Amino acid sequence: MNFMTENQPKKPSKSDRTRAQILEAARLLFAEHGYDGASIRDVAAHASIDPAMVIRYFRSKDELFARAAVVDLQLPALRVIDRNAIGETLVRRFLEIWEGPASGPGMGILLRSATSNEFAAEKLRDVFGNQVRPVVAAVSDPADAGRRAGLVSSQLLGLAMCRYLLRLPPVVALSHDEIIQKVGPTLQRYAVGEDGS
Amino acid sequence: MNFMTENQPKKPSKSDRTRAQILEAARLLFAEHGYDGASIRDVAAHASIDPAMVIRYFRSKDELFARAAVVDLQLPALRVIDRNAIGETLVRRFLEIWEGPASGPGMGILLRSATSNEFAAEKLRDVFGNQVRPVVAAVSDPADAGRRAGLVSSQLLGLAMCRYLLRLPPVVALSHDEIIQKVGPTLQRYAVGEDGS
DNA sequence: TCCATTTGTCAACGATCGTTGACTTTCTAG
DNA sequence: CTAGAAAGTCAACGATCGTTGACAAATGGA
Repeated sequence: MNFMTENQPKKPSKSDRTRAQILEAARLLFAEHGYDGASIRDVAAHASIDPAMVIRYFRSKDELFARAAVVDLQLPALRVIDRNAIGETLVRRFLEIWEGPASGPGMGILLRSATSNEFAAEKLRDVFGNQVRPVVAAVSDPADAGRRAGLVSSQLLGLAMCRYLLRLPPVVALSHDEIIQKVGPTLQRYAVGEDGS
Repeated sequence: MNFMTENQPKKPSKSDRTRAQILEAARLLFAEHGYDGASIRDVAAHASIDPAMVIRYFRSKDELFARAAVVDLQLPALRVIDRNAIGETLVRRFLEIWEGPASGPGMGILLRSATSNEFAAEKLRDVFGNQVRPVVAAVSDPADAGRRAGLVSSQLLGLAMCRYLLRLPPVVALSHDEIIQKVGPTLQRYAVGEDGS
């Protein structure tokens, strides 16, 4: 066993690039065609290598998917935000995540497969519980942060579905400003709106 | 060829029941596991029948899915509704469709497979264009009915995803009253709210 | 240079899938 | 009652899939 290959910054060894190529191809194809729709052979072809290598580097398709479906929304930065602008802030971050220059297919991977793959569904619920919920809890009564975060997620997830996966024409056509202007207030009300109405 | 087997009310012939059993099993399994996840053999087993019969009655899996994925939201009845209550009315109808006593798995079938099956996606876009959009167009300026209906769909579709497919605990826990109270105003604003804000 | 580890290639396995065709059983009209 | 159509059974096909193991090439330290 090699005790030094893990997390050690001094190994840009030959194989690491292949490994990265596989993972990149996997993320792309999983995001585009879902878990079932993207075969290991497809991933291998996209990475210009042999299918057997995919299994060699990642032990199985499940494990490859687990490695590919890592999502970091980078939401903690929003904790210090004005609670009066939390709605707009969330939509802007949403657009950044899905369309920003540094955006990966991370969320697409999960959302594309979550409807028919229990692992992806569980992972998506994790993202909700560990990343979205805390942000909402920080700007409202933590007691019903779950309910509020759930409503926020329903709107954002639905928007992502319609715009990026289902590609509903009128939703695709919406400009960033329109989305911020229309959806922002909704999230604002869900996140910090009065309880009684 | 038999010219009288179509739409003629006088034929509860032996085979029609089997046909119905197959289709019922198919609707159930497609709704639960998606297009890829539900095999013809599964459907046959659920209908206590031979897999070959499924192909005999419906010509292929695609055709079976097409027959199973028929959705009628029965929304035209809402056309005469008060535009001040369109939001609440839509949420109530939404809950009726998904949880009502006479609710079938229709929408679940489409939504479950729409992320990784282009036919299901197209069918879902059809439901939007031919069933949701006209209702919104009837209560607002038809010129931007598409945009408004798109926003309405994003919220309702996201709610369905979180509550029925992803089963996000806090969203599952929401009572009907809470949903009506929280989501109703959102739809109201999307459907007939002022343009400028 | 030589050898051991790494990296890549190739063919095949067992399983599952949608689909087909030949066959037998059941039902029904004349 | 009997012939023919309808309904159902059975085994197999070709294709695709995830996965494996045996083998060849490349690499890098001694």
